[in-house]
Amino acid sequence: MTSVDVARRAGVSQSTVSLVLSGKSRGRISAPTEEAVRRAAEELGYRPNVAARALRTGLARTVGLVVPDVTHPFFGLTMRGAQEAAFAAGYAVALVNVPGDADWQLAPLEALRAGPVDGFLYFSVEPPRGGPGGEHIVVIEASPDGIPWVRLDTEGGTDAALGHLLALGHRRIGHLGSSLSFPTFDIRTERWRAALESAGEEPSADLSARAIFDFDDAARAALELLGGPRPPTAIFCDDDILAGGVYLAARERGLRIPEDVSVVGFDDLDFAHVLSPPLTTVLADAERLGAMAFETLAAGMAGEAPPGRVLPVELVVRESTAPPR
Amino acid sequence: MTSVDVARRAGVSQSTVSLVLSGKSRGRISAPTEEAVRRAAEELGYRPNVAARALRTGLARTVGLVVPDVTHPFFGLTMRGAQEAAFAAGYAVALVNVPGDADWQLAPLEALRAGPVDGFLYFSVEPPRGGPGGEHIVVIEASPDGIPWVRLDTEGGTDAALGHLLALGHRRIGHLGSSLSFPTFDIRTERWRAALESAGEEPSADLSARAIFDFDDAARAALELLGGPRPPTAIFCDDDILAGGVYLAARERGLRIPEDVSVVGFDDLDFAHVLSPPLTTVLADAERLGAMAFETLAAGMAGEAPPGRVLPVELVVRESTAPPR
DNA sequence: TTGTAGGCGTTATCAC
DNA sequence: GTGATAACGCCTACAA
Repeated sequence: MTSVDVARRAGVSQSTVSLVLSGKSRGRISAPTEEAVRRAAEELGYRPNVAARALRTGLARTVGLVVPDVTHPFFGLTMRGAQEAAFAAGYAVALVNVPGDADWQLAPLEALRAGPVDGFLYFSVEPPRGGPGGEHIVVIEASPDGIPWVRLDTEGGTDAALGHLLALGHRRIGHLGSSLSFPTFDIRTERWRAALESAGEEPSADLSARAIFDFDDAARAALELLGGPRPPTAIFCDDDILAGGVYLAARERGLRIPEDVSVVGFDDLDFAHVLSPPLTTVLADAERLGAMAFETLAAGMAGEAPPGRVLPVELVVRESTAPPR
Repeated sequence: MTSVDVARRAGVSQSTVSLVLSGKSRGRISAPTEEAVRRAAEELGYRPNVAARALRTGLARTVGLVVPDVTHPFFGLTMRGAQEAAFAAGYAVALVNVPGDADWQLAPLEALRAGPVDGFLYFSVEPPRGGPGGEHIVVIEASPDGIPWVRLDTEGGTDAALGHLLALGHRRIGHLGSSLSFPTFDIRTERWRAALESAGEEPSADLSARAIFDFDDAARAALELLGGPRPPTAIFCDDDILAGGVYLAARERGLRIPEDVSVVGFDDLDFAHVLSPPLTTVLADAERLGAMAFETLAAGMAGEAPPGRVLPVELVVRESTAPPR
C-alpha cells in the first residue's frame, strides 16, 4: 500500500499523488485529477509511510518529552497538556522517564537523537550542555541562558504564600523543600529566606528540611522540623506532596492543623482539598504550562526565536492556615 | 554525518560499516577492520539515522502507549514500568492520551499506524476492532479474545476486600464504582453483587453509585449513597480516588470513618495512607504491570504467541475499616 | 574478507 | 498541468 498503488488506481503518476496529498497542488493539478487521486487514496485506505517521509524531509514530526517522574501528578497534567497540543499540531510525542539523578542526561539524547525526534521538551531540569547543538529545545520550569523556556511565576506564588502566613502573624515559618536542586525549588528557598529576613526572623537551619516527593520521606523530614526545641508555627512546602508529609507527621505527634501548625503547599494537586483539613496551596495550571511548552517548541522549530514565557499562579486559601496560637 | 562518512574515514566501504555497526560482522570482517570502523564511528560521533533504518527494515523500534488518562497515578506508574522496560530493550515509546469516550479509537491508530510504531500497548480499554489487523497489540487490564493481555487479579482483590468487610460484620455494603465501563470495573461490580447475594443481602440500587476519577465527582456520588434512608455501613470503591471522595462526603455529612462508615479502596495509591484515617485498600504493583505488558508485546513481536498473564494483588488493612456500629 | 549495487516510499526538481 | 527521475541513509544479497 504505497503511493504507487494510489497512482496506478487513479491513473496518474506517483508524483501527482504526492503533490495532491501533501497539499502542494494549488494551481498545478486540475480539479478532476485531484479528485481522482483523493478518491483512490480513500478507497485504498492509503497512509503515507512516516519513515520514508522522515528520511526524505529530515523531519520526524515527533517531539521528545523528558520527565523526571511520570508518576507525579503535576507532571501528568503537564504531559497531557503538551501531548494534546502536539497531537493537535500533527506531532507525535516520545516519552522518556529519566531516573532521577545519575547521568540521565545522556540516555534520552543518545536514544532519540539522529532521527526520531525533531525537538525536546525538558521538564524541570536543565538540558545537557555541550551536545553537538542544533537541536530544538524548550525547558519547562527552568530558565537557562540561551534556551527558550516556559515556567510558572514561582516567585509570585511563593511570595503570596509567605505573605499570607506573615499576615496571619507567623514569624517562625519553616520550609519543607524538595531535595532536588532544580531551579524552581531554588527560587522557593531563596524567597523563603528573604521573607523571613524581612520579617526580622533568622532562616536558621532548624527551620529548614528537605525530602523527595514521597509522603513517607516528607513525613520524616517534617518530623525533624516539628521535633526541635522551638518548632515552627507554620510550614511552607515546595509541593503538595511534601505538605501531605506534614499532615502525616502532625498526626504522628498529635499536632492539630491549623491550630498547632499551619501548612501551605504548592501546585494544588487534586488530593489537596481532600486532606483534612483542606490544604491552603498555590494553584498552578500544569496543563496549560505543558501546552505552552509545546507551542514554544513549535515556534522554535518554525524558525522563530520565542521568548521565555511565565504563567501566573494563584494562592488558594483553604483551612490549613490560621494565626499562630 | 552518515555511514558513508564513517566509511571514508575508516578507509572501507559503506557496507562494511553497516555490517560492523549492526553486529553482523561475525566471521566476515577482520578484527583490524572492525576496530578501525568502530574508532572512526566513535570519533565522528556517528549515530545511524533511524528513519532510514526504519524505512529499510520496516521496523521502527517504537511502541505506542495508549492511555485513557495520563494524570491518574496508577497509569503514571504503569507507564513508567512500560517505558523503562521498553527503553531497556532499545525501544522508544510514543505516548497517546486518549480523551475518555468519543471515537478516540481512531485517533491513535490513524496517527501512529503506517510506520512510526511496531506495536501498541492499550491501557484499560479494548483496542479498536476491525482495523486492517496485523499489528501487534497487548491490552492492559482487559482480556479480550484473541489478543494478548496482561492484568491484575481483580477478582482476587475484590473478593479479599469484600471478604474483609463481611468478616467485620458488614452486610449493607455499598459500591462506589467507576462510570467507565471497562472490563476491570465490570468485574468489581459483578463480584460485589455476588458477595452481597451470598451474604443474603440484596445489591439494591440505593447501594450503588458511579463517578469519574475525580475527588469532587466521587464525593457527589458518595453523598447519594450516604444520603438515603438506609445508608450502607461500608463502601467498597473501585479505586482510591473514589475512596477519597467518600472521605470528602463523610466530612461534609459529619460522619466518622470508620465508626460511622467503613471504606475500602483499590490500587493503594501513594496518598491512600496519608488520608485520615489511613485507607484500607487493595495493593496493586502498577509498575510491574506495565513492565509485564511491554515484555508480552516484545514476545509477540518476536513471533511468539504469549498467553495472558495475571498479576496478584494484596489487601492492605489500615484504619478505614471497623465493625459496623 | 570486502566491495558493488539495488531498493525501501517519499518529496522535490526538472523537463515536457 | 503532469510525469520522469534523482536523492534521503541504510541494509543485504551477491559478486569479487
